[in-house]
Amino acid sequence: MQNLLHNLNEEQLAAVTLPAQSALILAGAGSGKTRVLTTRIAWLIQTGQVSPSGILAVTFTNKAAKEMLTRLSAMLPINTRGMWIGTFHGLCNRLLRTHHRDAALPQTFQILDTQDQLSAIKRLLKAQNVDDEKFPPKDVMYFINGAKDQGLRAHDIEPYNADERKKVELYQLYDDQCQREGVVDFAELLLRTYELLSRNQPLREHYQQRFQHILVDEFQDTNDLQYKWLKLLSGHGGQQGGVLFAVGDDDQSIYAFRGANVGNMSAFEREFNVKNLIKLEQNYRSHGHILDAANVLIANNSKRLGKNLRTDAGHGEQLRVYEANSDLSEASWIIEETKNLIHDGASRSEIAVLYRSNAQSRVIEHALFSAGIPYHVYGGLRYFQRAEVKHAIAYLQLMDNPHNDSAFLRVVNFPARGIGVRSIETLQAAADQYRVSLYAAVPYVTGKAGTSLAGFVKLIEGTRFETQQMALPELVRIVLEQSTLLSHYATEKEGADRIENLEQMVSAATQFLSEEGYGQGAPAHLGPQAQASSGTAVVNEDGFEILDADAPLATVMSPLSAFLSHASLEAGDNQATIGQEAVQMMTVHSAKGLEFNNVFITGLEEGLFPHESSSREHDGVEEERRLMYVAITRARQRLYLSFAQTRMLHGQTRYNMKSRFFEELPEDALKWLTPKVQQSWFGGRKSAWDEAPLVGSDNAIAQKFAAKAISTGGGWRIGESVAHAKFGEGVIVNIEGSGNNARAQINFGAAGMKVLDLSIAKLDRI
DNA sequence: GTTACTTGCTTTTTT
DNA sequence: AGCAAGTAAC
Repeated sequence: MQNLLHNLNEEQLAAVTLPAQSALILAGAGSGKTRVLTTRIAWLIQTGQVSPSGILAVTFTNKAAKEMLTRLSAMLPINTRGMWIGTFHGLCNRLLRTHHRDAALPQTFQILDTQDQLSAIKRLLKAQNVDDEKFPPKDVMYFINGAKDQGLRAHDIEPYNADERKKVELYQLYDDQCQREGVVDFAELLLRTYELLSRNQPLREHYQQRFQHILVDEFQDTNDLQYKWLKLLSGHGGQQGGVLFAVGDDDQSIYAFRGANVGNMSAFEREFNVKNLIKLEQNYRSHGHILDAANVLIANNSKRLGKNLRTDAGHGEQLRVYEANSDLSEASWIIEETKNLIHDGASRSEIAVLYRSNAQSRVIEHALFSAGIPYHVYGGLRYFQRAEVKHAIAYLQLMDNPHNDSAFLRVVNFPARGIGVRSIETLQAAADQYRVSLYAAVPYVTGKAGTSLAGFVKLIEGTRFETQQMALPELVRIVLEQSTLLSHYATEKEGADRIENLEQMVSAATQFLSEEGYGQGAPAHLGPQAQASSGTAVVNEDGFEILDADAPLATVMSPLSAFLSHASLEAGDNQATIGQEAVQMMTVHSAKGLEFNNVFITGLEEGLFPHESSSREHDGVEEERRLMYVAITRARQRLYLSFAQTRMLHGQTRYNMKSRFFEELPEDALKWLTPKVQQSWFGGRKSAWDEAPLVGSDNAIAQKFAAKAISTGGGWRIGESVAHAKFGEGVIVNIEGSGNNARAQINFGAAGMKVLDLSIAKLDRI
């Protein structure tokens, strides 16, 4: 016990040992948030206030859940495997498998990832003859997910115009389609569970009684539905239910774009009448200047619960600011500094290069590669998202549930077996007519198409029969062979990597079995009924028998179903990890939760960071500022900030002003490596081209541009404001050509972007 | 049915 | 620029 609470500071100790009442912990960056959360759980168990089964701990990512489990098993001598610690989606999956009948789902329901969902929607739009110009599949998907994230079904939405009415209609049809196919998307996992528990009183009461303590990580990232879900389970408004312990940081809320609602924090405080609000403001990560910068910057946001980080560490070094002429010279500067850091003994994995958007990584990657510095880029394609792996998964899905039309369509003609668009159309028509799945409609198709389709069905049936008694890894191997995926890729010239990935699936299956506590030899298809005795049957006072979703997943899911869930819910690691110690490259978003001794924040330019699209959204800039706050607080010792005057983006050269965030940082925390200039394109000092010589080593590009800009007829310059008789006022965005051929691209705001011939167009300077 | 070319898109990401 | 997806030609 003493051990457990040892080394906690006053605030942390207070949070860990709070009485059993709803509590909100405002945990700043680097303040020991995960530590508090896990110690709280350990303390509750160790003091006998609750048994491990009375705990429900929810996170957003698998990584966070794993981290919590690892730390917990280090603190307590208990088996954490049976504990309810997981992601919202993972926990819902567990509940729905157990209570699939009450939730009106087939036991083998499958989970659509985002890709699958989009293709399901495309299929629906086609079937409904919907103009996908007017209703782009992505928009329809956002609409549906947005509604689900708020806990709304199609019939809950009052459409305010014809377009929305159509979307609502499509939402309903989409849900029908999923139900027919026995599939659920990510948002559906949560919504379905929410509905299950709110409609089924005995079930709800059972879980409300069971979970005496509910702990939520990253509470600022919860969406409306997740908050409702938590309210329901904690029995908010009723006399029974658990205690909600929420940990979060409103300053690190960076997921509003996907439905997260920071407002849930104050709503929670109000609705749960929270008396225990504890702020963890002691930072154990960063040096003083870094923390000052973060504090001063975030103070510019208006909607805050209020929190200021402090540290006992000294000021440390100032933040180093570099202005580059171009994205290329920014990259070469990063290389130089990285080399210096490594030379001075820094470990490569303690150097992180952050950027706002993935498109920015390429130039830096290229530079690192040329310099021979090992690096690792986060955020690439994940293992289970690779095309060949998805194909194999689709075959496995058909083993378990042949009525999954998405899976069927993905592989019915892959590898090619002579089943083309025509055959599929015929099949689709039959399926519509008899209102069955594509698979079930195959017997209705006659002729040549019917023969090839029947051949495919035979392949699936045959493989299913053959693998009946096999263990999962073996089944995977047989499916890879029977599907002819392996032989197909063997004939492709670039197929070697793909084959390797496919073969890796067999070991992934083996590993999965041992991690999830399945017997290695258990038949992959074994139904849960065979093992039902190991589950906990509960009869409550009303005489309802409840199978608690308590026991290992093996009780409620066959190894195959479980493996497929795993593939959807945990897409696997980002690309093969480079063995060597490598420089870490990632977006600011994916850096959340990580920390490094040395951090570069690159591309600090208006339009990039803050991103231009943010100015259009409500509180968009505030979210960008929080993003910057997250970025700054990743650094322990040294922080570099950089921006470039010229940048190639999407095949166009862009000229950005330096980020407004520089003006919001405390001056004495900054050390300008290049002279600080009051740079401004619109008024104030003239453009940077006018200043020669330019700073830095690589100013050739800039000078070229400068020369070009001046040589163009009339001396028009990029960034200059102009007036046109017809289009009104605008800004020159780009100039191409020279002399009589010079043309300018001008942004006229409301009148749009125009390209005008400078020798013809009548423009006035403003 | 397959292949080669054109078009369009491009913020952030997890499940 | 670079990539995915859709379309036209083989």
